[in-house]
Amino acid sequence: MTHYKTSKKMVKRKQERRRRFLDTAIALFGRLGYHAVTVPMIVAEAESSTGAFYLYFRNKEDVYAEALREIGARLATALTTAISRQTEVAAQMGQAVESFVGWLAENPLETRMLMEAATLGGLPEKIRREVIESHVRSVAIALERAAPSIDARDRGLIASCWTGAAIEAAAAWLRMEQAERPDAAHLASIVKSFNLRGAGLAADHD
Amino acid sequence: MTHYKTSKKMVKRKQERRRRFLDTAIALFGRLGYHAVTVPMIVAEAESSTGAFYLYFRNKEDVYAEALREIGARLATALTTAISRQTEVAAQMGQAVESFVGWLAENPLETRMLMEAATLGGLPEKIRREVIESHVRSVAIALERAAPSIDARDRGLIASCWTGAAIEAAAAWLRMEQAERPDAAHLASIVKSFNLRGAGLAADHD
Amino acid sequence: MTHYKTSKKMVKRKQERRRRFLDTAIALFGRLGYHAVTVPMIVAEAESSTGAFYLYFRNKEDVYAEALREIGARLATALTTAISRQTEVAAQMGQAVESFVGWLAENPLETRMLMEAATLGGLPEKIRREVIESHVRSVAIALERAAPSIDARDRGLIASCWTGAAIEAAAAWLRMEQAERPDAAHLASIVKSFNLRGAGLAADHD
Amino acid sequence: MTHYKTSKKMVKRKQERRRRFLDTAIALFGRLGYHAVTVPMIVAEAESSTGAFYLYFRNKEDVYAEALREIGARLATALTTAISRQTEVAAQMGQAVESFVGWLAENPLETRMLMEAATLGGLPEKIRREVIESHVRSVAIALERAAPSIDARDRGLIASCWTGAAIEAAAAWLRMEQAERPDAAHLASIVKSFNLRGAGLAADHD
DNA sequence: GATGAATGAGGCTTCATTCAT
DNA sequence: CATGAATGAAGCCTCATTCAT
Repeated sequence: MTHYKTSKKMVKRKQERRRRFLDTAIALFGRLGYHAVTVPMIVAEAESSTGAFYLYFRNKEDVYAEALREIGARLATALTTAISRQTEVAAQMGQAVESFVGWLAENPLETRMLMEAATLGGLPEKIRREVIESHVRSVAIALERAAPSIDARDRGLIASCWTGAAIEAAAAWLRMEQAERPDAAHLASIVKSFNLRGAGLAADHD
Repeated sequence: MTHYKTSKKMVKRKQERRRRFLDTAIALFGRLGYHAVTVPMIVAEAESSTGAFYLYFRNKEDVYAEALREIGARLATALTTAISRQTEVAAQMGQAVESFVGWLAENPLETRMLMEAATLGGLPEKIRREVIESHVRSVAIALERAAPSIDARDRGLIASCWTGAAIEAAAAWLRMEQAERPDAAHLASIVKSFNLRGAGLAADHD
Repeated sequence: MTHYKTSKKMVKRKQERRRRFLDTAIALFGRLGYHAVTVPMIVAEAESSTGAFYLYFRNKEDVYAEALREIGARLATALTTAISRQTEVAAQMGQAVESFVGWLAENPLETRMLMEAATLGGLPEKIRREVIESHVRSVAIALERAAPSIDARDRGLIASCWTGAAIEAAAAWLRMEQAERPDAAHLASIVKSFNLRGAGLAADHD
Repeated sequence: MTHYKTSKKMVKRKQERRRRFLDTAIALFGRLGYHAVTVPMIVAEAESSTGAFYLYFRNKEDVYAEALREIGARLATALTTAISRQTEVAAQMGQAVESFVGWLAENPLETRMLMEAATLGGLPEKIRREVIESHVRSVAIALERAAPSIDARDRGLIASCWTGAAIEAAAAWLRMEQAERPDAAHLASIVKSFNLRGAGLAADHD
C-alpha cells in the first residue's frame, strides 16, 4: 500500500541530502564567489555525487538561487522575530536596522552572497531583489506610518538608502581586521542612528 | 638603437588604440558584467586583434582593472570640479553627495562596474576599494571638520553608510523603468538630505 | 556514499582507457617529438575526448612523463629478465649492454622519447634521469664488483660513457637506411665489446 | 662611385650586429632551450628590433641553425688546433677525445644546444648531424689508420659509441653539483681511456 | 534511485612573422 | 635601412551537464 518511494524515511533522507548540498553551497559560494565555485567542488565537499546533485537542482545557477532563497528565509525569520518584540513603529524600525546589520555581521558568507547576487543577472539577481526588496518594502511601509508627510514616490528611494547604508557598513566592517573592529553591537548602533536620522525619524541629537 | 620612427604620430596612435580598447571594455563590462564578456568580444567590438589586445593589457583582469581606474579618475574629476565650487564644508559635503549620485545616475555602465568590482576579488576589488575609499575618506575628513564630536573610529563606518546609501539608491533608480523614474536631480536631493541628516549635518526638517 | 557502481568492470575500463592514451601518446611523441604533438592530436588518435584526457592526466607534460615512466618500466623488465639468465658478473654486464642496445633498436619510438626527454626540463627530464640512472647505477654497481680497483668517484662517469655509447650507437643505427643497417644483433655485439673493453672488463682482443 | 650601401664600414656594422644576435641566441637557447626562447626575447636581449632580426635571419629556426653552425666552427677550430699538436695517430685520437670532452665541459650552453638539436628535426637536426658527424667521421678515419683490421661497416658505429660516450659523460658531469665535480681534466682523462680502450687502441692496463 | 566517467564547446593566451612608417 | 605595432592562427585547459551502468 504505502508507496515505497515516498515513505517518510525517504522523504526525510531526501531533504537532508538537499539540505547538505545547500549548506555546502552557501559555504563555498560565500567564501569563493559564484564563478570560482564548480559543481564538482560542491559535490566533493558535500560527499555526494554529480548525479545526485542534478537530481536536486536543475543546474549551478539553480543551487545558487535556492541557497539565496534559504538565506532570505533565515534573514526574514531573524528580522521578524526581533521586530515582533517591539510595539511602536519607530522602535520597530530601529530594531529592524540593528537586527539587519547584526545579522549581516554575524553571517559573512551569506552577506557576501547577498552582495554578489546583485551583479549576477538572471535568477540570482531576481531573488536577491526579492529578498532585499522585501526588507526595503517593509521599511517603506513603516516609513509610511512613521512619516506620512514623505512623498510616496520618494519612500522607495529612501528605503534603498537605508538598506544600502546598512549593507555597505556591514561589508566595510567585515573587511576590517578582526583586531580593529568595534563590536557588532556598536556597528549596529551607528548604522541605526544614521538611518533613523537620515529618514527623519530621530531627533538630531539622538 | 637609433630611433627612427618612434614618432609623435605613433605614440598618439598607441594612446588612441588603448583608449578605444578601454572604452569598448567599459561598454561591454558595464552592460554584461565581467564574466559574460570575453576577450574576443572586446577585440571584435574594438575592431582590433587579439594580439593587439595583449599588447596593451596583461590579461582580461587587467583591462577590467584599467577600465576601473579610468572610471575612478573620471569620477574624481567630476567630484573635485563640483566640490571646488563650494567654499563651506557643509555645502561641500552636500555638493559631494549630489555630484556623486548624479554622476552614478548619468553613468549606468560605470556604476554597474563599480558595484560588480566589489565581488570580483583580486586587483579589481582592490581598485574599486581605492576608488570608493578615496571618496569615503574625503567624506570622513570633511566629517572630521564638520562634526568633530564624532569618535574617529566611527567616522569610517559613517562614511561607508554614506556611500552605501548613495550607490544603492542610484542602483535602485537605475533599475526603475525610465517612465516612472523621478529625474536625477530629485534622486540626488533625496540622497543628499538622507546622508546629511544621517551624518548629523543638517537640520531635522531640511 | 553507498557505492553502487564502482564495479570491477568500470575499474578495468578506466585502466584500458588510460592505457590507450598512453600507447597513443608514445606513438605520437616518439614519432613527432614533444612539441609537435598537441593534446587534440592525442585525443583524436585515441578516439576519445579532451575532457577524458584531462581526467587521466594533469596536462600534456604529465602524459609525457607517465609515458616515460611506462617506457622505463618496460625497459627495466626487459633488462632484468635478460640479465637474470646470467650468473657471472661479467657475463651479466655483457648481457646488459646487449639487451639494452637491442631493446633500443627494437623500440625506436621509445628511444626517441628517451633522447628527447633529456632536453625537456621539468618532470620529463627528471624521469628520464631516473630511468637512465637506474641503468647507470646498476652498471656502476656491477662495475664495483667486477673492477673494484676503479675509484668510486669515477664509476659514475664511466657508467655514463657506457650508456651514452649505447644510446648514441642505437640512435645512429636507427638513423641509417634500413637497407644498409647491419642487423640489431651485430649492433649489440659491437657496442658490447666497446663498452666492456672501455670499462676494462674484457681482454683487448676479445 | 663607392656604392653607399656596401661601404666597408657598413659591412662591418652588419657583421657586428649579426654576431650580436648569434651570441645572444646561443646564450638564450643554451640556457632555456629552443622552445622556451622567443624571438622578442632575443631581440630584447640583443637590444635590437624585430625588423632587424628578420633582416639577418629567415626565421627562428634559422638563427638556431646558424648558431649551431657557429658552434660547430668553434668546436672544429678547438679540435683541429689541439690535434695538430700531435703527430702520431693514436696520440691524435687521444688528444681528440680530451679536447672534445674538455670543450664540452667548458661550454655548457653550446653543449646543451648540441644535445637538444638532436631532437629538433628539420635544419637544426641536420646541422647537428653535420657537426657531430664531422667529428665521428674523423674518428672513423683515424680508426681506419690505427686499427685497419676493423670492418669498415663497423667503424661508423664505433665512432658513434665514441662520441656518445663523450657527450653523455660531459652532460652527466655538467649536471653534477659544482662542489662534487672532479676537475675537467680528470673527466677528460676518464673518457679518453674509456674510448681508446673501447676502440681497441690502448693497452688494457693503461 | 545513485554514481562518476565521459563529453566538447569555448575561454584565455602566446608568439612567429609582416609591413606601414 | 630600421623600427616595433599589429596580426591571427593555434594551443592548452576548464567545467557544466549527460547518461550508461
